[in-house]
Amino acid sequence: MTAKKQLLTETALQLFYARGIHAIGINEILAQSGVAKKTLYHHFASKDELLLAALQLRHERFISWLNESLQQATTGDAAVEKLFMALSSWFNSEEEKLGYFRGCFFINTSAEFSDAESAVFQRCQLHKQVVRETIGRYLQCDEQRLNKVCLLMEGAIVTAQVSGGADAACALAVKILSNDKGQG
Amino acid sequence: MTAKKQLLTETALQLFYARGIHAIGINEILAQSGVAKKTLYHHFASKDELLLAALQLRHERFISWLNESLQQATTGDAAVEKLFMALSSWFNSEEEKLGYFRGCFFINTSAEFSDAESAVFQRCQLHKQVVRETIGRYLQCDEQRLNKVCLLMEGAIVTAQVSGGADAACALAVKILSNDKGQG
DNA sequence: GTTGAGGTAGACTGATTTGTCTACTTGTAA
DNA sequence: TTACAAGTAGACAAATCAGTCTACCTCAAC
Repeated sequence: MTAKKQLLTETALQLFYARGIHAIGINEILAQSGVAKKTLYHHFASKDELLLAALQLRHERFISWLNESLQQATTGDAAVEKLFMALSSWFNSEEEKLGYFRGCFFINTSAEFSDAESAVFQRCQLHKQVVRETIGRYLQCDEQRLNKVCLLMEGAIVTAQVSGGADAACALAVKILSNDKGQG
Repeated sequence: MTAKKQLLTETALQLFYARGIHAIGINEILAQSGVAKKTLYHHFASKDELLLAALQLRHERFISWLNESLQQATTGDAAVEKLFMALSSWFNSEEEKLGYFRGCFFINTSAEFSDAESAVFQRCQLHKQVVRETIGRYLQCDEQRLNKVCLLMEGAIVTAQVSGGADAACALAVKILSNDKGQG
């Protein structure tokens, strides 16, 4: 991975996440990164390939951030607490690793690539699956409890993005999970 | 509202919802509807204005569908049950009024119009607010309970769109709300 | 120094983008 | 019949889209 390729991927991620995929042209990515067009097409076969690289970069960063946020939790309950504290911080754009909050990059991208057969959509699906597995490693609970946590997490992300009220949404999710604890 | 204007709005909604805003060009809407370009710009000042009309049409249909789905519920609990039954049916594309399920049109559109100042984004915000108020009218509960229901609804919509498992997500949401009932 | 490969620059192509223009048709009212 | 306005048609324009092309540069191996 050359420096230019990294720079292109980084710039693409920043612009795609900030303003969407179809709204960003190749030329804008090139102008901002200062790389030539031929160089981009030397490293990537198409805009979609560049997008896949950007998704991969974001995915690695997000999973890394998630692990860091949860790793000190010793009990499942503490992990839930830490998870939604971290999410709340992300929603308020206070997590340096994740940048300015603009919703979940993978949900946003799914909205633009609806075709379930497309590699881009499938990459978004895979991200959610790995996020679920990562959280599951810290929660030490059954599948149903894990599904509940993930359902509330997605709800919190979308609510924070569209309606605002990030802190309240996270606090509410924690409260729901607390009340639900030990239930069937 | 002339017939052509209605046809344009209808066609725009169909294409925008199916494939996203920036992925659909004006020309495709014109080709599919059989209307001339000048006619479009006679009725709408810009593509954004057409989009706003499409959002309005979808909003009216969605709220109407929501009222129909909930109107026979006599208790708050029954309303919750009915709500998630209806959502499940929507996710499975079995609600004729809402068409083939491709997530929430307003969440999807928000993903493409991040600028909080834009009229489009604000229209999406307003939709979520009215949906919340509409549900609140049937639930007869405090604000916190209503927020919980909405949080889980958003989670279910996104989960159904990206990860699949629509029925399970709705069933889980109902179960959570049942366990949570009467809690602080 | 020579050679060869990997990487880079930016003009160029053809398709497509949103939006404008002039000319035409249609319906209504005097 | 005449006059006028509302609505319509589709060619056209300027900008931008993704992607290609030739020419050049850099640097390591020998």
